[in-house]
Amino acid sequence: MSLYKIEFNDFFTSAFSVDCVIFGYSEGEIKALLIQRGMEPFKHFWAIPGDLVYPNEDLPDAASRILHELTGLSNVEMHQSHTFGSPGRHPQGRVITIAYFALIRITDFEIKASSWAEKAQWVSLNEIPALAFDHSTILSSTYELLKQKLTYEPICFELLPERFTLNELQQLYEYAFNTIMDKANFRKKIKPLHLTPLNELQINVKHRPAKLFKFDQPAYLTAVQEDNYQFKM
Amino acid sequence: MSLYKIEFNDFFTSAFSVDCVIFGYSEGEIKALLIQRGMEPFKHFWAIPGDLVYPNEDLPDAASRILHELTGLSNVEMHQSHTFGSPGRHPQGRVITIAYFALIRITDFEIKASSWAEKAQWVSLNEIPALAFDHSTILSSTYELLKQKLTYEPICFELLPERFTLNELQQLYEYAFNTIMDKANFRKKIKPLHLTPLNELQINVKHRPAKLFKFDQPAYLTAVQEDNYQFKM
DNA sequence: CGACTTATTGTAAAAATTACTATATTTAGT
DNA sequence: ACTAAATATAGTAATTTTTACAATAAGTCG
Repeated sequence: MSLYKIEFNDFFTSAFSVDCVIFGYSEGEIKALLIQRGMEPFKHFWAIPGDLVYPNEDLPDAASRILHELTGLSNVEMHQSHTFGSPGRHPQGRVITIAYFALIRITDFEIKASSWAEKAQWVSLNEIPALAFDHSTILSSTYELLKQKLTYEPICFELLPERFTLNELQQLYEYAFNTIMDKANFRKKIKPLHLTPLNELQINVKHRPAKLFKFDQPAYLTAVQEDNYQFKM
Repeated sequence: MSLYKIEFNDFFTSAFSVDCVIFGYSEGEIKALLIQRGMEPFKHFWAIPGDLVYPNEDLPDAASRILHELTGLSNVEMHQSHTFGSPGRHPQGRVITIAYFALIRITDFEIKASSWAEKAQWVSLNEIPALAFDHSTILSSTYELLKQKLTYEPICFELLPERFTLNELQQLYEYAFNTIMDKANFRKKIKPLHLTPLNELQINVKHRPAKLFKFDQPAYLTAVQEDNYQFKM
């Protein structure tokens, strides 16, 4: 601290931003939506989409606005992750950032870089380059949170296509937890999710096609209430 | 937003604070450490100990400093909870607050109000009065987080005295989850925690005294590693 | 058609959970 | 010192869940 007494107004010299960690899943891998910065600092670096929050703007509103401005995405429901506030994390001043995260179906949305984002694209978690600011830390700690949530909330369906095979579901878990699971036992474990079987089969596979299922969230939620059931993978 | 284009420096007009939600346990109840404010705004209101963060101060440092200034507590390891940032939450400007929380053994610390705190005292969660700012929301959402953590992390021992009976442990869970549990089965459930039995008994009870136990965290951690065990209450 | 591949179902052993029961140990009162 | 009351602690058997593995069904491809 300075040697002089700090006045009340001296505190009002900081800014804050939101960073939107958007996860998707395709080709058997979890991916994050990144942008390439077209602006200093860290110009041309890849980064998590994020920006400064207006002084009179609420945080969830800011997250939606900024995600839309940079990537074209809208109607994405985000949840708060963690807040990062090291004094040195932003080279141009004291900027605290609140990380938000969301899971979306990659194919349901069209990504379009705009505003000061030069590019916007999905990057596999195995291929993340060096990121701007402390975004590597933000991304990895938010991914840990995602994995935690996968164990006790049925949020995997936000990543999978609306209609999926049981094997696809299993592969998502195997990827996230880095394990292999027994097919038959996996199916018993997800019984309480009441997945609805459809009268449709996989196509374009060169073996017996699997049946497609969907997740009926409303039915699941009422079942949870009645049976006092707690999902646990 | 304003009709005029906002300049970069216009963003640097906000402040942020930390609020320290400290939980303790005594007389069979979980309690929170609150202060009475001796300063406007919300003068004389009860509040979670918290204050503005210096413009060049790291968040965990600020949390420790502020907790110490207001309540006399030091060496309390805090973890981040949630961030609250509605534009109207502070009457004197835009102030984002990052909530931190910790569990401590009430009897291990001496509470002493100082700085602008008129009083500092433990308040049972059943008897929380109206709080300053949005502190009621902060407290209840952080208590939810605590309950969540109690189910999958052995943090109950941070609340109990170092030496405790198995019944005391069970009563803490029964309080938090608002259930009653079977004594014999509870003991089986906590077997993997490897609680160390001591050669000491309860005193001043008017019935057969129970044996005292302690939690050997280092031994637990290595056992977790070796057995790949995941605690789950 | 027949070999091959994968989906799906089934089964039995093992482990964990649950609901009780039984026994032991101490305090307090007579 | 004995007894009743209260609580601690340990045990047991039925039930449920998990696990490992086997068997069958249903498509594709040549």
